[in-house]
Amino acid sequence: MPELPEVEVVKRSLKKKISDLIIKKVIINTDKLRYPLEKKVFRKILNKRILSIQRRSKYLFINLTSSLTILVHLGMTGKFIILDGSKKYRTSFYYQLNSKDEKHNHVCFFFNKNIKLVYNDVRKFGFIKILLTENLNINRHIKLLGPEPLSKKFDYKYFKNFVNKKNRKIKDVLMDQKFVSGLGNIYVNEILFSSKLNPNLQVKKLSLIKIKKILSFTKKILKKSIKKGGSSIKDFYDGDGKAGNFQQLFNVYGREGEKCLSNRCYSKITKINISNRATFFCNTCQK
DNA sequence: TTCTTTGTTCCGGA
DNA sequence: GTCCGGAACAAAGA
Repeated sequence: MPELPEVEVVKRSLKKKISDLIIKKVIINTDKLRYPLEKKVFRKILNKRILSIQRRSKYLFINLTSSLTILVHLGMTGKFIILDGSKKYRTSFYYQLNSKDEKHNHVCFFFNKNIKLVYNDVRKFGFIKILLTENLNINRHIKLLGPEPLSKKFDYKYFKNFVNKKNRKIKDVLMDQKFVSGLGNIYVNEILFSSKLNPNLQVKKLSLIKIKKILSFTKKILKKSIKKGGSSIKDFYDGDGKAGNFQQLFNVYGREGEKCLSNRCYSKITKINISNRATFFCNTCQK
């Protein structure tokens, strides 16, 4: 699932491949993703040039001339495929790609220089909206987002102040986009494992040391993941679907019943539900 | 047919 | 009014 690091990797590869291009044609193959796709609205972006591409949380902003922005959220399974002449690029390491997936190609942007950008999304939980750039910060998806986890704003003082007196579990709070934006279920599970903290811990009881651990592992894990995504992206050309040997290395996510990967720990990973999300942790290491 | 997946939103009880 | 937990919702594959 695309969380902050995956979206950052997608942003970087879009930046590299479609900056400065002009949108010449858009083909829409479905009525709606998460929200309706109106052909009338997409006509507004024709002949506009791509000025810049930004990421905020798990959202992408593709900023165009005439003060327009394409706002994209990849949902669970959204991905971009770039076709540059006969070459085909995926924008992230995260996905397998083969020919039967073509039925999920929902939107295709045609640029000058014979370059195409395809939005593919099996579950259709992602969305694409066309907005006025000046309205981005009042958009309902964007305006309530908490600080970026990699920013200086996400520090001890901010953390302590937010969790003060709250009766919530640490797992729930880290998933809360109003508290910190961009973390999803997978990374929160991994951050708590590295911090050796039980996902059920009440936030108001967290000591200074524990909060500092969470902060530092959050930043460390996100950075490492962005780096890995970025470094594996060069393997993805060629359209036969065999590209990408990247192995995901999760310590706990999806490993229920398997051995804990900590040194000399022989416990098995437990799966429980917190805030209606699958939660994986080691009962022995995470206290 | 039912269950699973996720981020977001909404609702009800305290 | 606020806080918090639980559930609904979207689509499709197993």
